[in-house]
Amino acid sequence: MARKIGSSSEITGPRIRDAALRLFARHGFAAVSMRQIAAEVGVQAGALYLYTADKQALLFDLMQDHMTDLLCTLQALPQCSDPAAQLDQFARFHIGYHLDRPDAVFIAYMELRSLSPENFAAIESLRRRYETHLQEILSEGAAKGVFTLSDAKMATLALIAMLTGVTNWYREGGRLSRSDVQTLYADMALRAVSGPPI
Amino acid sequence: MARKIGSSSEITGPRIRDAALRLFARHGFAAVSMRQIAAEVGVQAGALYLYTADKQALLFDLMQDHMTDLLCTLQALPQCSDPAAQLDQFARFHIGYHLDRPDAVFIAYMELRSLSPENFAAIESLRRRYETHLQEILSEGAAKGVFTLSDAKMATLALIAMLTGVTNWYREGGRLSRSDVQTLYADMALRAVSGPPI
DNA sequence: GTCTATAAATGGATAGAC
DNA sequence: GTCTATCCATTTATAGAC
Repeated sequence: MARKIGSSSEITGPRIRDAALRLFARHGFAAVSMRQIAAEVGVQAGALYLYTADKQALLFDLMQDHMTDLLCTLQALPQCSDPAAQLDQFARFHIGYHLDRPDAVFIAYMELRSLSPENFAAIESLRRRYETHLQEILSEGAAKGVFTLSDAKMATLALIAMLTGVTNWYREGGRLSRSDVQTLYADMALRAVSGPPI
Repeated sequence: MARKIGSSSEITGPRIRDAALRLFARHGFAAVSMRQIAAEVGVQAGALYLYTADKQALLFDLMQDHMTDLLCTLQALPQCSDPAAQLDQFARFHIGYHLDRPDAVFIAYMELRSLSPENFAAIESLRRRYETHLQEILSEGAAKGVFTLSDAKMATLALIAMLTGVTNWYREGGRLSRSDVQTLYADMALRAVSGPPI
């Protein structure tokens, strides 16, 4: 591949995405201007349009890449057959992954309403695939008598909301280590779907 | 009180707040213009400034009134001494209250970042008082040996995140009744903090 | 109390020089 | 590939007529 003298195009693209991710997470998509993103990268606003069709495409690409990576990473986890171990693994994975990417996660949950209808449908589809993964763990566990569920779909959404909530308060270097938090949340999740029937 | 002929000022104020609440919840604070709010009410943009100092004050008032009402309603609940019954009551209250006011709740959680620093501090203070209420239920229950907690603060935030998550999916007239959902979530919450130590 | 009109600033996006 | 300059639409907020 030919060397491009005096060009930083191979690095400007990612830097734009990084800046947009951080600014969208901090202030919200609608509150961030293209000029702000450009200033953060150190280029002029016009230069952004060499890397993205428009502001909406920039948001969509960030969200789509996040969801795709989330699903790929999830599916690369080692398989196990014990439902309780599967739930424990999922809970630890979900928390670890989310704590590693607070900005991407925040945007994926907060900016769904900023997407165009077509883009929203695409992201929703990916999100549903992720939820289905947990729902299958819960349903299989219930079928085996390991879990106590009245409604697998509802329990899925309740657990994901609980696990995702960790991003609202966890700060590196705080009172609890990441591993502590993973253990405690995984334990609460397991308990929430265990025990005697209602 | 003197009758004001040809005036609808006593109803326009609330209508502005209602419209702002709905629009902010649907599209986000930054994405909604004063003109949109005015159009929804059926007045011109300039007329809004008879009822609010600016857009920021409109958001703050909505959030402050929501949090104040939430706290007042919570504190008006009948007292009981059994920790499990207290947690059950809190869970049912939280879900019922939140399902009754989806827009206000959504804004209170999503638009914290849209507040000025001073306004943010005020709302955060109210939110912390709400969380403390649940935390005290959990701590007292743990002290009495009814609950199993490694960390009361963390369990508080985990449970509130789980309970609040119901607003993301619950729709009136769906498969589950509101009472069903309250029962199932209250049960999951109770289980999550019960059982043998880790 | 509401309107029209407008000020003053900022938004997304594009054109063309370099 | 980036910059400067600019277009055009839209924003918040105010002034003054009615």
